[in-house]
Amino acid sequence: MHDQAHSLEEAKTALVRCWGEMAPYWGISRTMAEVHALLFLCPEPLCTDQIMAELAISRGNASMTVRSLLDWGLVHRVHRKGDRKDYYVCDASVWTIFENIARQRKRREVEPIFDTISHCRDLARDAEQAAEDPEIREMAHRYHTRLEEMREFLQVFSHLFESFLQAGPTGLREMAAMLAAAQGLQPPGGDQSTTSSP
Amino acid sequence: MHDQAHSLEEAKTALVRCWGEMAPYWGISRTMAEVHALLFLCPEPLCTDQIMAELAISRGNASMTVRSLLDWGLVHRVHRKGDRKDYYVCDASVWTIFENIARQRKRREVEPIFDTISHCRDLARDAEQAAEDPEIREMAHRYHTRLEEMREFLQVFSHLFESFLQAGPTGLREMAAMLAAAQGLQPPGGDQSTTSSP
DNA sequence: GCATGCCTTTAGAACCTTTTGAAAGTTCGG
DNA sequence: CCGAACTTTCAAAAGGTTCTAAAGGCATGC
Repeated sequence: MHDQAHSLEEAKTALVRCWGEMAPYWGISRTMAEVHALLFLCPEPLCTDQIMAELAISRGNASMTVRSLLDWGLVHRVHRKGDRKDYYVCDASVWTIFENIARQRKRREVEPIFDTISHCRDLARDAEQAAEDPEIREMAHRYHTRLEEMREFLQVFSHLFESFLQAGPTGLREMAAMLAAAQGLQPPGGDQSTTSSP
Repeated sequence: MHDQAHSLEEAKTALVRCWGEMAPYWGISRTMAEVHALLFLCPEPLCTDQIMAELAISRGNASMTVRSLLDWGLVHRVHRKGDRKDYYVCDASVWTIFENIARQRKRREVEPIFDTISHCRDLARDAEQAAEDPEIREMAHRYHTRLEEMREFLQVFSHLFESFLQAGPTGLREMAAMLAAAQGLQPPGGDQSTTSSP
């Protein structure tokens, strides 16, 4: 009779585990991802004790993890009348989740690297202009070129990224369709689809 | 007299360090990133001993790391006549580097998660259709909806991603320009740029 | 005020990843 | 074949991160 309930439980467990395994790649801790997955599936807010029980983790860990998720803006606190416990919910919209993660990763990962590369490029450019020794000048030029290419690439990428986020979920779908269509028509040459490699 | 040489050295060190610090976020080890940065800047192939010396790492570490980079396709082996050492170069094209990393991350991170989510969604859908108990049915429906949304999002994202990679570096630049232009015109409402928050 | 329930902090334990140094393996010239 | 020059592998150690359990803090209700 409760086969379906069992299936759901299985689905939940699978998602939690999957999310957790992918977490390191996303720069967040496994437990954070697991709590997030749990809250993503549970329709109603969960309290600390429920999270502890479901994931078999300690109170301290649950507390720290939930705090991180709050900091990321991926989870919100909910109060219930006549109950002193704090309850937590996850934003149900996939887009909102994505936007949050994407913006923060951009800020934490892309921007610092961009600044450093710009700085390095400036050093190379200055060295190139000031150099008297032709050998040093040549090397400085090479550094300058490579770093400038990389900087420009990141810049373009960044702009593209920003366009996405501003487009919203519907815009994203439209974009995907548009680009797919454009790509079907674009290549004026011969080899567009039959690019068979040996 | 060698101030410029010093500046270059500084630029190299800064980039190596920056690359290395960002590495964990990118799912590769710090040393791998450092070796890659080093090879990216050095115009000519480097051998194991040079890498060891520049980064102050052990031979074993250098060997393993270079192998990983070869596996990722980010670095190539080069032989020199009359020299039995192996030398290594990094691809100079920023685009090629990006394409390599992007494809592999997609394969390793996005695709497994996509499959798992699809599987979870199927479980939820089946449970929804088979459920007799209305309460279970409702819960199954919720699971189904959320998982389907997530799956669809990943699908769109994946296609978009594929479009990018196929567009190549020039295409990417064009795309960025196009989207920026489209966004400048798009909003039919009033509040597009002056979105001031309290 | 005091007791209770809940959240947060913290020091140490457990765990996992990375690095090392040395030994084994491979390839080449003589 | 032998010895030299390199590369690869592997077990042990170092290092870093995450988790737990226990103590501390803060608000609430009696």
